[in-house]
Amino acid sequence: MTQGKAEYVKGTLDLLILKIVALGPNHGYAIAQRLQQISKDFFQIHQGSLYPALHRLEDRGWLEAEWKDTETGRDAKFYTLTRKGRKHLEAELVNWERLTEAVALVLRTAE
Amino acid sequence: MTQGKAEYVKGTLDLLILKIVALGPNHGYAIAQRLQQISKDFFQIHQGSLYPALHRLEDRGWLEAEWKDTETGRDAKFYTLTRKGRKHLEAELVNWERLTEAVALVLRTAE
DNA sequence: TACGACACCTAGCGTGTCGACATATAGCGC
DNA sequence: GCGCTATATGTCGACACGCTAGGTGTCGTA
Repeated sequence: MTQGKAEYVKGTLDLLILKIVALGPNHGYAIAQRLQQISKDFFQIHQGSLYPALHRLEDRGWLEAEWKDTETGRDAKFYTLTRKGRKHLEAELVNWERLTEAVALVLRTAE
Repeated sequence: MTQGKAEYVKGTLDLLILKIVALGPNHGYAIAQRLQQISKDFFQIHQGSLYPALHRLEDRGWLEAEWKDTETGRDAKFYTLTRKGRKHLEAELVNWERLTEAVALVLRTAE
């Protein structure tokens, strides 16, 4: 049944991560926190989804990683959006908009 | 890369099918056509997605199937929304709304 | 010293979508 | 009658994604 819990991401995870990183370089753990916070707890990204997604995005050349220290003095892998990643984000934004419009068209249909 | 072509349904297929059937009993082939037409060609449901989806929805008790003749005199399996299916559709509508709102929250974030 | 929060990671599983293929009938032009 | 297109249903294998469940290690605090 796709889940078993409550939160689904339905293929929007890449888009969301790219958007968060576009706000400024950040590390995985913090990205998940921001996502949860901004979405008012709707998105609760599990680590088993988060890290594979980040590696995926890096493999595709949309993110770049660099080890740095956090404010709290721990090692963390900071991700930055590449030029390619920014272009892809823009394309994904358009795609998402088109998708939601198309769905809205169907859902608004009465008869 | 999620696709390779152009159209993705991102887990909205069940919702869309249920909605179309809610407009009136219909058979698979026609459901796909209506979906394509209403969405102005955005959704082009492949047969390899359509029929498994219909069987899934039937298995879960959200749709009921019955063989009938179409207007053009061919045999076709007409699907009807069950009471359970209608409840599920309503729940899915709320879920979709919540999801899009949450995504919108993230995407609107500037800073 | 024990615990929770921080921060990273992987393996295995379920499931949904797609592409390709298979089947069959109705209606049309030739 | 023959071939073609549209209608109509279906299966199968590959693949990508997200989830569960496990693992490592550090820091701060009670």
